[in-house]
Amino acid sequence: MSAAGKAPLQCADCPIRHRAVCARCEQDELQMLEDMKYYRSYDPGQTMVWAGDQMDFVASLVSGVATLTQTMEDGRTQMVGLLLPSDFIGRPGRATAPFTVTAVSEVTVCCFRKRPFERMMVTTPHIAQRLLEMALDELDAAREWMLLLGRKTAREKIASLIAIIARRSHDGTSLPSRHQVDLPLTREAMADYLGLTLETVSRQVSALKRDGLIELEGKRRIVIPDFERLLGETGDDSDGGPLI
Amino acid sequence: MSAAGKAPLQCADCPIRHRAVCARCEQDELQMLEDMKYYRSYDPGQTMVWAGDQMDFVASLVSGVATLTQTMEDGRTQMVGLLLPSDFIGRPGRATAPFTVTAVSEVTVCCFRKRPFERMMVTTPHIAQRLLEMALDELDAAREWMLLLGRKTAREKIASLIAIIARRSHDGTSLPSRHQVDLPLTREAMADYLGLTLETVSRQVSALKRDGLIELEGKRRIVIPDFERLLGETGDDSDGGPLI
DNA sequence: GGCCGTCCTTGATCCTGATCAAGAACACCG
DNA sequence: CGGTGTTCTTGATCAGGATCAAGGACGGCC
Repeated sequence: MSAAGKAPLQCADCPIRHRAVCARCEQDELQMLEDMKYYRSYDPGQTMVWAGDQMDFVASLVSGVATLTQTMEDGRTQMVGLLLPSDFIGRPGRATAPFTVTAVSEVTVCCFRKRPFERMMVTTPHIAQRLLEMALDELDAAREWMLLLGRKTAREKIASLIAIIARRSHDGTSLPSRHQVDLPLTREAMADYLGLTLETVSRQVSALKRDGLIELEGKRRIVIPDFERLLGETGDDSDGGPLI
Repeated sequence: MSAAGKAPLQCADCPIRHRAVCARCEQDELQMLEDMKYYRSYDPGQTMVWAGDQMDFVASLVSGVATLTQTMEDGRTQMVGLLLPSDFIGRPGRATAPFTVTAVSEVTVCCFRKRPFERMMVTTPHIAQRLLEMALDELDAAREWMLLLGRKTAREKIASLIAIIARRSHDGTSLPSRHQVDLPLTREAMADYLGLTLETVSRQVSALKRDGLIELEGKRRIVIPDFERLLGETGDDSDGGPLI
């Protein structure tokens, strides 16, 4: 993690620019963030935060993939969010975590101690505005996902998930016509995200492969020969679906 | 929630206190809100905002019930939010509405012109903070709903919906042991909320009635003889579920 | 009152995805 | 290399909820 050039618009030595806090920060504000920050790492499968835990920090995901999940007493679980690098974790103004956060791969987060962060929010209004923007983005994504969970077929769900991961892993840039995607999720995690069982996920992935909509390289790497055609299977209108 | 002491903490002539904007406003700020506000009314079934519409206002629901819905080309629709009095509508900083808003009953909203409201947000930081809090509440509720949509059975979904409406219509106050709830939704709207068909909703409501968990007075009024027992059917742990 | 439209209920049947079960592919490791 | 554990695939069967269909309840209105 090398320090970036001069007067960087990012926390000094983070490899990514934290979307949440740095976009418009001045040098002295960046220094405040430096003073309250520290790094943590997690192994694949490790739970970073349990639902209900006291949280004395907020954080930004630097590298790796993590999930937000919710579990019923009898073990039924539903993933309610997928965290990729630059995503924000935690709630200023809330004492406890509402959902469980689990590392899917090797994960590094950049944490900010919560009290100082909250104090800084009061004096630095654009941070609250940026957090509001992010919360509204997440809210829109969650609501799009509600349509998927409530109304889409298994095939549409799988196609939507692959399309979303493809789009998110390219983060805004247009997709090459023949695109490779590294699925960060096991079949079981996909099932928990989509409200399906892992057997159904496996069957539908096989079906999409049989129909030539995707190709598999190993279990976790997917090649999308024709992205438009995959989008046609999602049930979404042409402009594409959510960006969870 | 009556006005605390002097200098009323609410917009001058609104019958409710807007959760979003007034909590900590001083007299001069309330005057600014007065200057940018106007009222609109809608009839039952009337669509207030279409997904994709340009929106030049934000608003607070004063009376009535409205829904936030999303529709696929083939007509499958999913409700993604239920708006009750004091709920906020619209997004500062966003040009267009992401979802369709429809009045379920007679609805009155108090609108604030968006540009002045956004300008006010810059100079009045606690407004952005309050909006952030509300967005986080909605986000939590949406994610709880994802668990319902993805993992609960039809019976659990119905029980959860009734429990939520019961809790929300009493807005925080504890429930009397034998509680009446006015269902503001048709069977079809309930189905769209729960990711079911209206026939399944009807069957499950009948089943809950048959099992003595609810009683019906007419089609739309429900009596809950034992709220705890109803909660036992929701699949949630004892502390109760979301508050959408 | 009688008619009509909307909303709701109930029944019969079908189908998608869940469940139960077995084995294959693969990585890791001694 | 073979053994072991995890992840994935595929098959057989089941069941919950969707779909198709008919009719009932209720309110509004002439």
